Amino acid sequence: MTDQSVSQGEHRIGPIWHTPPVARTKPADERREELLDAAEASILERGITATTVDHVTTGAGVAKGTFYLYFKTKADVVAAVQRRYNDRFVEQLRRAIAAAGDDWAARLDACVEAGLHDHQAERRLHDALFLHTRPEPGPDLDDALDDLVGVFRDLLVEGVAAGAYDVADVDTTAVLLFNTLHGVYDPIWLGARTPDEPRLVAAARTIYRRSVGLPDGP
Amino acid sequence: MTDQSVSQGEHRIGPIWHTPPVARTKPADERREELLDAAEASILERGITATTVDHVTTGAGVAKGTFYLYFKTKADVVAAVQRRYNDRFVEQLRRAIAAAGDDWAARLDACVEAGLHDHQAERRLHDALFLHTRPEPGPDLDDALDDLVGVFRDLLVEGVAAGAYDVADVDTTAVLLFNTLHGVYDPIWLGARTPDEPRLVAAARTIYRRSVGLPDGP
Amino acid sequence: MTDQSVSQGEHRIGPIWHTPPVARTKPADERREELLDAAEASILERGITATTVDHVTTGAGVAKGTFYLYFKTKADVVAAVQRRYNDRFVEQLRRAIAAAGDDWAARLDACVEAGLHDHQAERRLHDALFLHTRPEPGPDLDDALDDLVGVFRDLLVEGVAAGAYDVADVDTTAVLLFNTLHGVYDPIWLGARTPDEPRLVAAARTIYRRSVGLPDGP
Amino acid sequence: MTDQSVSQGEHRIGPIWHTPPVARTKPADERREELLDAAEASILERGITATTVDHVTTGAGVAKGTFYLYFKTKADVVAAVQRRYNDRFVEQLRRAIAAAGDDWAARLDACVEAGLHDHQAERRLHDALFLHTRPEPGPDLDDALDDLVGVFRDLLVEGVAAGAYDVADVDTTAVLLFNTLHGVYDPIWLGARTPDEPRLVAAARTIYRRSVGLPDGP
DNA sequence: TATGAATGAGTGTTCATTCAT
DNA sequence: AATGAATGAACACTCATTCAT
Repeated sequence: MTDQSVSQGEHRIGPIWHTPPVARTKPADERREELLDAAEASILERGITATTVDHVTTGAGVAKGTFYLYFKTKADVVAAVQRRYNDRFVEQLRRAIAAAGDDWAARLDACVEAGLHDHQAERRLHDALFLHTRPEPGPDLDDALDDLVGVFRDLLVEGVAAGAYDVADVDTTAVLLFNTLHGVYDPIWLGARTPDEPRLVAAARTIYRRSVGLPDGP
Repeated sequence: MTDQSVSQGEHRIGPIWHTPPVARTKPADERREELLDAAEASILERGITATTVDHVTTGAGVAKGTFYLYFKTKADVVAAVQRRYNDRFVEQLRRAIAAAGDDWAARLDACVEAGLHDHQAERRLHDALFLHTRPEPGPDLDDALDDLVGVFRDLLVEGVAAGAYDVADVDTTAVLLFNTLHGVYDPIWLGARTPDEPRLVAAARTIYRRSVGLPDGP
Repeated sequence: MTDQSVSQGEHRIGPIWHTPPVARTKPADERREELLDAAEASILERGITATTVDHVTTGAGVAKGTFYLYFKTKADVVAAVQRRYNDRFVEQLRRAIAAAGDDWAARLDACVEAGLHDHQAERRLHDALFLHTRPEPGPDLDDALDDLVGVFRDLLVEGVAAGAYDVADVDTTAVLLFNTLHGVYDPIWLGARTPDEPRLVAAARTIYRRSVGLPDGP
Repeated sequence: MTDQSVSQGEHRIGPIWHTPPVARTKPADERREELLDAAEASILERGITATTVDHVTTGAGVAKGTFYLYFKTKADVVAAVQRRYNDRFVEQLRRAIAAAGDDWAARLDACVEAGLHDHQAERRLHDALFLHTRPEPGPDLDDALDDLVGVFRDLLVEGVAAGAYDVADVDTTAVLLFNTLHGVYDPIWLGARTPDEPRLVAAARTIYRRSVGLPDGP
């Protein structure tokens, strides 16, 4: 920050840059996104509680006050980061299901894989965001996050309607099966012994398939 | 407050009380337990982050400094409360399984019921402890909490050995199925639409049974 | 907001409006007055300290930067508002005295009434301006405000010259009697027990009359 | 605070004081009073708004946190300082009246003198406290300050009862005459031309005496 | 003339932890 | 063992002011 430590002894008058000190103003969307990125990076690095507004602004290369031009409070950015993560994930899940074609077993498998096959960074972000030092959930967040379960519920509803799945209580089962994957990497439960991804995928696939009345099959 | 104004003028030698001035000192275990209780109550009421050492000592009726005679840091008590909760839960789970007798389906059901049928207060404590504003997990905590999954893993191992369950990867499945229940009440995912307990139990029972290759039926 | 997205592809040269794009610029006096009005309104509503430059510019419907085209600092507007209030009051006092005709007792009474019979809003503004959270007075302000006492001093001087009033030290008495009325509504001194106006007028009239050697009588 | 600038070059290990670093704990009353003194001094020097909690604690030679052991907020100390000032003043006024004996004219004069004859510092404190940047009055403050007018009202009531004073509306007159003195030194009204004390006393005495129907005379 | 994004110093308040008694 | 006064680093948020456009 104060690393511009001008090497003493150099005789100078006036400003040191010959290039202008950077464009002062940016499209609002871009600025907001940069702040969001910085917040996400900091949360990933230190967790929500340990992240300070200063970390965010420094990371985004803006002054402190700028933060409050785009977010009302610290809790506000955190919620925005969560929402953004969630939206990305929902999209990913939707795409995975669509890519699986018409095979109902394959669609189910796709959910499992999409749920477990996160990049390392994504997964750590997920944990930081939803497992560690999480702020009280607000109504705003609730709606956004419900989508996630909703995607899975929709799949079950369609599968049942198509006669492919055998599920009595779709709503509740969706919640439970979603839960099976969510937080599975949470270090608090697994310590150092996190099962590796292939095993997790295999075991989860079995649970999912059997739970909707499909055979384990290939 | 500082009214120790001893009535002046009265001539006296030696202490004035014939009964000891109250047992200022208590068995260490008792004190520790009281602090733990106070911490638990406060966490239940306001969550981990919002709980201060002051809340704990006030709740336990001791001076602030006393806290540090029994715990090294705030994080230390929190971990202790978590451990205590976990131990209670493990015990409860073990008892439920034992009470189910030799019926492997009943044993599985017992796990589901024990996992979901918490008292309201217990459940809120669970959420406060493990879902909201949770501190970074330490190695110490890991071991303790692993027990919980361990109980379930043991059941699967035995069931498989007895030829009653059909599970390929016991370790991983234990983690996943445990996960299915844990956090299912988490308001962040469900908002106001938490399914009621009977439906949860029914749906979870189906998932559990099917996942180990048992039929739904009672 | 940043939707100035000019429809691309349309080929055009030169400006598109034939009517000027709204009078962006106003007579300086008008703008200044609008800012002053906005400042006054905000001060009336929240007091000086709580009033921000943002409140003023928003109230005046201009951008923040515009403020600094008309005033050097926040303290500057506040002083201007004070000066404006003062000028209005001086004028009012002068008119009241003039309207009282040649009767020296009536003239004195007129001062009392003018001093106490403010509209509710005016009085609240007065208090906000001169009683609550007032900034340090500057030399600039002093001169302007001195007028107010000056009006009253002039009356005394003339009254004494005419042999109607009996006052030894006119200058000092003017300050004191002015003071008698000023701030009399100040809630800090009166709490909820502010005397009602008729009683205040009656009592103040008596003080004023007796102080210059006139009888109470009408 | 960081004035322990150890003269560099002196070779030393360990602490620098041979006398213990000052008693860490003090009687609560004393500490509170010291904080109050520091707050008063800072208010006197810079005014209420410009006074920071840091100024207060530095002035009292304690850490920032200590402040909040004795006062709930900054507004709280300010109110306490005001109350303390007020109490001192009320006491002073009471004593002055009592010292005047049975002479009703002398008692009135005593009020005038007590009201005007402040030490320079006291007067500046009064202004800082009650004239500049004053916080919103609370019910707590109201009561305390009402005492001041109350003292004067009591005098009028007794004087009227004794047949010495001729005042129709005692309550209102008390407020007005109190007001005549309060704030008379306010620089906002007088600029550099503050009348000197002897003249103020003389003129005010005349106003007071005449207002209660007494002759000017010695 | 007018704009409004950007700045960054400033401040009240909290709270885990220490330590002299 | 027990106390509780004292500490001080940390942090979210505000707002007057600037300046490139």
